[in-house]
Amino acid sequence: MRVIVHVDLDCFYAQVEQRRLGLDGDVDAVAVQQWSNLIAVNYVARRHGVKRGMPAHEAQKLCPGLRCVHVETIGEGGVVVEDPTPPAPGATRDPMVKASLRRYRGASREVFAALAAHCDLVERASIDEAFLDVTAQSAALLKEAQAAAAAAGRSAGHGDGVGEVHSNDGREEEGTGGHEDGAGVAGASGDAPDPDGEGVAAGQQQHQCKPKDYRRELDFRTQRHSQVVDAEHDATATELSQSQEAAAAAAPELTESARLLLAGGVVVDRIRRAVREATGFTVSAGIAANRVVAKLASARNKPNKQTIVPLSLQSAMMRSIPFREVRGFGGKYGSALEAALSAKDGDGGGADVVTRRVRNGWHDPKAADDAPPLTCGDLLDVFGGTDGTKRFAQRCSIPLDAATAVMRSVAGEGMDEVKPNLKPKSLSACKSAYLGDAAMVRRCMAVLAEELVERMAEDELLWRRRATTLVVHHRGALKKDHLSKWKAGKTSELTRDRNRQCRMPLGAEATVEASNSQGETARKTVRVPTPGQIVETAEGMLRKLASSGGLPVLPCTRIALCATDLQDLETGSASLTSFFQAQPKGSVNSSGGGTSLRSPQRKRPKRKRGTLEGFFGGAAKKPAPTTEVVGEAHTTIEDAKAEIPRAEGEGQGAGPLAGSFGAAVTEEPAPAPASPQRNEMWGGDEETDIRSAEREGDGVGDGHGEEVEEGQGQDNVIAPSELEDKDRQGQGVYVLVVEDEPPDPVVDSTDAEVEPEPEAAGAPAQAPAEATATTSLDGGMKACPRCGQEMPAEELPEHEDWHVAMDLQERFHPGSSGSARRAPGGLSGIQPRQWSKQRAPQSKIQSFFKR
DNA sequence: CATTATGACGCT
DNA sequence: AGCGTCAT
Repeated sequence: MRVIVHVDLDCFYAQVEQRRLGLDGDVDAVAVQQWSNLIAVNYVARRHGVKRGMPAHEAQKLCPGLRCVHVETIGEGGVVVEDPTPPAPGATRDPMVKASLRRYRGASREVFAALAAHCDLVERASIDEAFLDVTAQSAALLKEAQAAAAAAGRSAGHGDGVGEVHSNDGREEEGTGGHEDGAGVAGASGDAPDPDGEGVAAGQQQHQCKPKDYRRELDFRTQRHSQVVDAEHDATATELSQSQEAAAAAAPELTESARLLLAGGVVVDRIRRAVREATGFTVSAGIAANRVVAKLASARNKPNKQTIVPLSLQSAMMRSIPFREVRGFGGKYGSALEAALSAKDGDGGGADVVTRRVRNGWHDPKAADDAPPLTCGDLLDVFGGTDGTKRFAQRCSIPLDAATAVMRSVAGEGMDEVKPNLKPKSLSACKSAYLGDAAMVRRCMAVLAEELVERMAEDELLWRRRATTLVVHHRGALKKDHLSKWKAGKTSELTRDRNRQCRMPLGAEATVEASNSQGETARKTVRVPTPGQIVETAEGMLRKLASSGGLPVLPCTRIALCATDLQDLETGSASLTSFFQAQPKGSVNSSGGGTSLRSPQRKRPKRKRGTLEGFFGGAAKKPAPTTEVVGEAHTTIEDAKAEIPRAEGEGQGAGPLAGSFGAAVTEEPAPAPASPQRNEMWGGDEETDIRSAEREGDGVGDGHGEEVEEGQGQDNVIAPSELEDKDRQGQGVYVLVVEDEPPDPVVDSTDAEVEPEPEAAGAPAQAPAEATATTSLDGGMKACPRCGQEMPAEELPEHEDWHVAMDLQERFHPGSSGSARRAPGGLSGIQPRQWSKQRAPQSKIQSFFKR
């Protein structure tokens, strides 16, 4: 048997805001809002009836003291507002301003770093959920505890109390009332103050606990520790709640699996404390033999509690669970099955289910509201047995294997393993808004693209991988004059979601900065597309959509840009890689810093953000001491533009898009003006739209359209092989710049003579000139700017990687090497200055590309 | 612009 | 490759 844990952060976004704003989650009612609705509600607010999805002003009425915090927003030109004033109720929202969950992603990383530091097998399930497999640790702990108990038994004899822990005292005390479920017990004592540090001590000293103290221990545990779920088994539950080593080891009448799970409870308790200590966030957890049950268990007692489901109670718990609450059945599929089962016609099975439900007080299928829900137990009773699954399949008209899967699910038999993974599998930026013309679409996409690019850079820094596919999602809309129809509930083809994907455009190098708690700063270059390229490419996809779908692209209500197919870069210089990926105990997998790519000290409510602006454009400004991002982006932006292939019927010069983006990025104030023709091209809804234009028009058409896969289009995209190639170059790619130090002096001697590099296309042309020059001066040995150590120049980059790793580790795990307390913030702004070194450009490909 | 923003997956 | 579903 395995010990599987589902970890679930309590009202995560709300906790993040509480921490940031210094609010007390036990006292203050806090909610997080996105536009007019709440997307997270803390438990104080929930007590007042405030719920997720509720309009903020409605919530205010229910809970006058409610503090609603709006999520960050990002607008055109990289304008970030960290604490936006929520829109007035009913106000029209700016279609060029998107909500960003960045802050929570950063906080999430902190949590996962803490989890990973204590468990090898962590699977990210979502921004605030994870599955852990703690079998090994549990077994080890149990063994250890058993040995200790045995030793204690021999020496201390009976006075130890270990033997009494599992006596029946607790059973009698707890078994009386016939609680609804474990949560009831928890609730009863839920008001007890949090036993903090001493609580830990009390818990650890379990073996000293005499029966007298039993209740106190239990109370403590119901507050923070294990609860087992089923009321009928409360007696057992009480025993099991002795989730301490001694109890686990000493309870001879418990099965081995139960002891193992109890030990798992101890492990998880420690992990939860570690998370709390590292991040300040509380988490709830479910501990069981598989993920289905663990998931259900974690939801059972919240917040800040954990729930163990021993095998002996598993089936009882599953039986009591409403079918629709089982993962995967909450949607249409679940209701379809339910409906099929509830219909009285047809043969026996369904009728049996109906009968059962009626017996439970369910009468009218129409008035299903107050009816007791169909439980997993109902299903198991009727279809669980041999041959039952077959009837179930027939009854619901689903394949037998589907029916089998359903039955397994409701029986709580999911045996999927925990697949270790801390990384998200895709990055996306989206915005829902009514976009009536092409200019608006373009501007909106530029905002999305900027965010996406920043996140891609961040992702490469953290995980050393690059997205190779760009997906553009689009949701159509009815024209405004058809609004009434829409309101009338008319569904329309026009509102469908559609997507197109293509290779991710290859970008230019950019420098990402990380600073440690000493205020030292290190930077690394990554290669990401320019926002301009993304927008350009995405527009191509929309055109493809227009020409293939038979539906207009305009107007639309939603655009999403998604970076997928994240390819690992080869492990070139090992140090950073190992820092981020392989984990020595106690170190981190990811950097925390809720602020990821941004400067931590940015507190002002409104300002232009450094990132992309600094990234791609803007004249060199005076860099603020630590983080202010500046740059001579000119070379960069020029190069970036140059990289944009001249496809596109766009006449000469940069197309409207390139122009627009260039403008936004450089000094020009206003985003590009709309392009009227383009507007009509997409209009689609009027007769001749883009489709004809695209097809018949110039053969060139859209460089990113269907043709993108052949011919020159390809030179503009990242190929996995190129990734490896590049990365193998190691030093050539990554450069560390420690702030206040001269530009990285490293020169790769191979640079000049190396084979023509296939991916050279995107490299800025001149920027590195001076840097290279200075560096090339001194030949063989270099001194590390950080520690002064001398070494061959080629080794310096890796050596500095090591420094970065140490900085980051110190930053996020101050205990491990230094002293400072965890510093907020994380990786900060993207720095345009100081291009490390240029790749030797010129390859056949590039020349071909330049044409 | 009517859960919003983000994800993951399974079925073609 | 594109769509639909599910979840939070």
